[in-house]
Amino acid sequence: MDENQQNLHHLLDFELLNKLIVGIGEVSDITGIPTRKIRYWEEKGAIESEKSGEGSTRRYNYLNVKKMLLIQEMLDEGFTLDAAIKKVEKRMETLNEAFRKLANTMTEHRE
DNA sequence: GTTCTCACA
DNA sequence: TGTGAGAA
Repeated sequence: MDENQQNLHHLLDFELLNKLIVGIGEVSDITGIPTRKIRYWEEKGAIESEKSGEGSTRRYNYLNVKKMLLIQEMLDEGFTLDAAIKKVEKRMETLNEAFRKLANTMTEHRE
């Protein structure tokens, strides 16, 4: 597989990741975080799930899942939930901004 | 399977 | 900071 093929492969992975939307049960299975705790965190403003239009079941994308895992790590390290929420929020904010800039430079330099 | 709420540790 | 139980 040459370099171009690898780049394409990674872009496809990213697309799939962006479209990956799962229910609370699956998130719980993947992360090991009980569904009860996920709802509790949501109640405390840690995460915002997209509620699927018709039904009322919560839907989570990979950023939500990532956020939960980060928060769980912070709690394990002794942070309070509120502190963990704020810290993770800030981390993901700067991360997303950096990648947004990176994406911009990539499109600017294309063609 | 999911939702909520109330009580409890 | 969570959990258990019950009900829809």
